Amino acid sequence: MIPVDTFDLKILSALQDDGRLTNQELADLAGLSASQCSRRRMRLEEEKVIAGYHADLSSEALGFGVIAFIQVGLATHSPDNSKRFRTLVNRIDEIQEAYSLTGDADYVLKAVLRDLKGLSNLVNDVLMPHQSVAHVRSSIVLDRLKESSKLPLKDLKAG
Amino acid sequence: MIPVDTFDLKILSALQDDGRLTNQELADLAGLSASQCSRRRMRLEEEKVIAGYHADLSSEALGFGVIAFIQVGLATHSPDNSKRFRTLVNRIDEIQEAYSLTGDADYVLKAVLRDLKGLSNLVNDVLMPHQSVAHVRSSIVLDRLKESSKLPLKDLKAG
DNA sequence: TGAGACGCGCAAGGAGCGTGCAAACGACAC
DNA sequence: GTGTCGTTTGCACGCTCCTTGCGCGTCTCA
Repeated sequence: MIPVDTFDLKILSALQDDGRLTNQELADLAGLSASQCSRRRMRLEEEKVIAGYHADLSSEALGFGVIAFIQVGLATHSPDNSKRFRTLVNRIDEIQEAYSLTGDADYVLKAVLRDLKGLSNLVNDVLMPHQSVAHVRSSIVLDRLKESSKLPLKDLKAG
Repeated sequence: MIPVDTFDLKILSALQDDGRLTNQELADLAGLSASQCSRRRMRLEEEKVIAGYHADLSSEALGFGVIAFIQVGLATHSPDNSKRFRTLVNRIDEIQEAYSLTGDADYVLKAVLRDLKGLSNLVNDVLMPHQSVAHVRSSIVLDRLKESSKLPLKDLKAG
């Protein structure tokens, strides 16, 4: 865990909201000079506290109409089989997130697709037939209440 | 759905990977001049195809050790009760994503927490006692295979 | 008390940004 | 074929923004 003070937290929080903030804008928000913000930002990038910057694209504007959560059970739990499944998941760009979980299913995937045909294709033609997979259950997202990847920095005390 | 050509797709794809790319770098990647990339980027921002830019922070480096998926069933399905629940969800920064789904549960939440105590607090002291909530089941993430919010732009034909 | 380390703001040189402008291109009508 | 209009492009220029060097103030510890 990397030491981070109140200034860093302000900078991180601001960049989480707007990743293209100017050093001067950052300076105004954090109560520092622009040069100092530049230096701190560079340090946070080098330490990989800031992992990267990404544009957030509108799925609606680009015609991705379906989001689905897919629960997957593996055929066997051998290391080889897990590895096969992970390779498969990595290859599929429609899968944005993939986790192994405690509880019923072995894995949960979150996928973004143009339409239900795309989901059907993913589930029935790609996942189901794969040798590593035993069963699949998908749930379609009806409504998005919230969708971000912001960390709750306010939970942090400056260290 | 907004018209987007091959140049736009290259720009969007590049900015999805690195949101702080320079117009000149964008120009090299897309095969255009820097000024033209600037103009196109501004257009895409105005049209809200680009919804924003965000720094991606390392949860490990910042000491967030627990990710959990929480399935929630509402007490009743009245509009009032849904609204109460949505307000609750919006207030809680630890909840990054929240969706209503087809299938068993009414809602799925994804939460990021410092430790299991934080999860226990969220589930037992915040969600469970809330009047809108009937039952809660949480699954802890054991492993992250993939975690991004990149759209599969290669699925798109330039229009 | 003094020396070293650290973090700060300022200033300057260089890089990047966006607007104006004229040329190139494509579509369409005649 | 040819003329016209609208769109898109690259280039140039003025302006903003970025980063690095420098000197100053503060804190720590011997």
